[in-house]
Amino acid sequence: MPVTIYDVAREAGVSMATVSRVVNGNPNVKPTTRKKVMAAIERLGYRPNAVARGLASKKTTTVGVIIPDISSLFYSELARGIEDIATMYKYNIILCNSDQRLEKELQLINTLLEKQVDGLLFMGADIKEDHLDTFSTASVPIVLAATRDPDSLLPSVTINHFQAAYDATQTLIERGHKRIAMIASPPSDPLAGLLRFEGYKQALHDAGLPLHDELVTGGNYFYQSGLNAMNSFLQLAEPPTAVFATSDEMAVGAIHAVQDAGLRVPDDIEVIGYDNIRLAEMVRPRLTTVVQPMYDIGAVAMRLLTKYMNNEHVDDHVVQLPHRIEFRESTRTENV
Amino acid sequence: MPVTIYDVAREAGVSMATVSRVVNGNPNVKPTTRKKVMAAIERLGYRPNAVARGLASKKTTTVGVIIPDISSLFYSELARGIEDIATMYKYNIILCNSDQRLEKELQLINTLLEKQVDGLLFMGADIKEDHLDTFSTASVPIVLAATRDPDSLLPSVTINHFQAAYDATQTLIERGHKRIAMIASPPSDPLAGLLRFEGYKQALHDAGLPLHDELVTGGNYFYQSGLNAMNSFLQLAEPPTAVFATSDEMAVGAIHAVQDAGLRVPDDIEVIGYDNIRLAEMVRPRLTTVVQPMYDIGAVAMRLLTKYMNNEHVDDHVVQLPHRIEFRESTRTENV
DNA sequence: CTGTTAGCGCATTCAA
DNA sequence: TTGAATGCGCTAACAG
Repeated sequence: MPVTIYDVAREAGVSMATVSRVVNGNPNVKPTTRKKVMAAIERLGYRPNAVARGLASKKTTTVGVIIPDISSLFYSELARGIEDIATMYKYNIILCNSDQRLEKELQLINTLLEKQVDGLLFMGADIKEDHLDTFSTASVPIVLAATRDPDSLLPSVTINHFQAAYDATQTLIERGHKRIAMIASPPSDPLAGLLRFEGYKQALHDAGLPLHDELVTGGNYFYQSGLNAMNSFLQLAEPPTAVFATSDEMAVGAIHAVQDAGLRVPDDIEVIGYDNIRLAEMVRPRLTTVVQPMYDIGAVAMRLLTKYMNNEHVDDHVVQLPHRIEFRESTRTENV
Repeated sequence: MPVTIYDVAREAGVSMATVSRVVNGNPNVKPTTRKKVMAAIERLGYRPNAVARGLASKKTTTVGVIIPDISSLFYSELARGIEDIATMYKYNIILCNSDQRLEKELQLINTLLEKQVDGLLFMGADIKEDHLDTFSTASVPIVLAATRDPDSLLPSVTINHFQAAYDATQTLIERGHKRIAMIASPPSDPLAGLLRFEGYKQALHDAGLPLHDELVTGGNYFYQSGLNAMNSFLQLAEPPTAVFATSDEMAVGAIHAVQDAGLRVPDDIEVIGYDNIRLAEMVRPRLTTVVQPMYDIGAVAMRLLTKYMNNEHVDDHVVQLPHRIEFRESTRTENV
C-alpha cells in the first residue's frame, strides 16, 4: 500500500535511480528532472523507507545508547547532551535502560548490534571482561560516557574524579576542619567511586590529617542513603564538622539529617556535594558542590562517536573534561 | 565480512530457510537439525541482521517516542515507564526530544515514520491540527501520553486534571483558607493547564469563595518561576495564606520564597504541589502534592500501544488514571 | 520436516 | 545526465 520509489519513478516518468538521486541530494541531476521528481514525490506523499535504505547502504543513522536509568537526575541530563549532538549530526538514538545489571547490559549490546546501529554509547559504572568481550564482537565504534574501562582501551569521556574529590576535601580542610566525613560511593562503582575515595584520602594525608574509619560510610547515590549516613555520623561520640558526599542527592539528604537534628548547615556542619544536578539549587541552603558537567560529558561522548563513525581523526581517545567547585550556601564564605 | 544466514546454512549443511526457522523459534524443525544449526550459529558467531529482517517482515520491533525534554524530572520518569513496558514486549524505543517546538515535532514524526517504527508514542502539551494531519499519514498506531488532542480522537493516557486541581484546591479550602493563590501553567499548555485552572476556579466557586485575579499567576513549571510567583504574592497588600502550584518544582520554589522571607511553611502559608516527582520528598518541609502517576502513565500508554500494534481489542481509547493527594508536611495535619 | 523461490525498498555500480 | 541491473540479508509462501 505505501508508495515506493518505483511509484515515484513511474509518476515522474524517470527511473528509480534518478529518484534515488534526488532524494539523496546527488548533484548529478538536471534541474528540470529534479523538479519533476520533487513534484511527483509531493503528489504521492512519498516517504523514503529508511529500513530498505539501511539494508542497501549498510548505514542506519542510528546509534545505540545504554544507560543505567533514564529517570535518574544524573543520567537524564547526560542523555540530553547525547541526544542533542546526535540530532545535530542527523543520528537518532535507541535508548535502553540497563539498571547496571551485567546480564541485561550484555544482552542490550547484542540487541543493538543486531539492529545495525552505526555506533554505541555505553554508560554504567563497572566495565568487566564480559563487556570487553562483547564489545570486541562489534564492527562499529563504541564510546564510554561517564565511565572508563580499567585499562582505558576504549574511548571514554569522564572527569578526573580523583582530583575532583581531592579538591572538594581540600576545600573543607582549608576551612579548618579536622573531622571531615565522607559519604562514599557504593562498591558497585569500583572505578569512579574508588577514585573519589582515593582523592579524599590523599587530601587528608597531604594535610597531615588522620583518616578516621568511622567517618567514611558507603551510600548508594540516593537521597535516603545520604540522610541515613549523616544520621549515623551524628550519633558518633565526636561527630564530623564537615561532610563530603559523592552525589548531590546524598549531600542534600545529609543536610536534612543535620537540620532534622536541630543543627544548622553550614554553621554547625558544612556540606559539599558532587555532580551539580539541578537539585543543588532547589534546597535551602543551596548546595556547594563539585560540578560534573553531565550535559557536556554526553555531548562530547556523542561527538567523539560521530568522529569514529565518520573515520575522522581523533587525537586522544580518553578525554577528561574539566571540573570545578560551585560555591553556594552549604559551605561558609570565610574560613573558620 | 559479517556472517550471514547463508554462511550458517552452509556450515550446518541445511538451507537458509531452516536456519531462519530455528532463529525464529519455529517449532517445525527436527531437534537434531536444530542442534546442528545452533552449533553452527555458535561456531560462526552469527548475529541476525534486524534491518534485513525488518525489510522482509515489515516489522522493526521498534517504537518511536517523542518527548519534550528527557532531562525533565517529570518526563524522564514517564520515559522509564515507557521503556520498561516496551522491553517487556520486546520492543526498543527511539527517543527524540522535541522541546515542544511544533516544527521539530512534525519533523520527528516524519523521521520516525521513515524509520518504519511499529508505533508512535507522543508527549507534548499542545496537539494542533498540524499534528493530526501528520499523524493521519501514518499507517502505524499512535498513542498520546500525558496529553490529549482536543477532540479525543487519538488514544491517550492522562489523569483527570480538572478533578485533581479541584481536589487540591478543596483540600486548602477545607483548612479554612479564604485567600488561596494559584501558580498556574503556562499558556503553552492550553489543555492540561487550562483544566487545572478550571478545577481551581470551580472549587472556589463551589465553596462560595471569590476568585481574586491578583492571586493567580502563570509559571513555566520550573523552580524559579514558582519562587518568583510567590515573591510577588508576598508583596501583595493581602498575601495568600495558601498556595496551589501546578508543578512540584514551582511549589518548592514557592516554599523557599516563603522561607526566604522569614515566614514558615505550613504555619504561615500552606503549599500544595502537583506531580509528586521525587523532589517532593527531598525538601523541608516535605511537599504535600497531587500524585500524578508518571511512571504508570508511560507504562499504560506503552501497553496500550502494544495492543494496537498487535491488533488486540481495546475497550476504551481514552484512559484516565486515578490521582490522589499525598499529604506531607507542607500542609498542616489539622484544619485551622 | 525441509528446500526453493520471490520479493521487501532502496543504493550503487556500470553502461550508455 | 540517465537507466538497467544487481544485491543488501532476511521472511514467507509454496512445493515436496
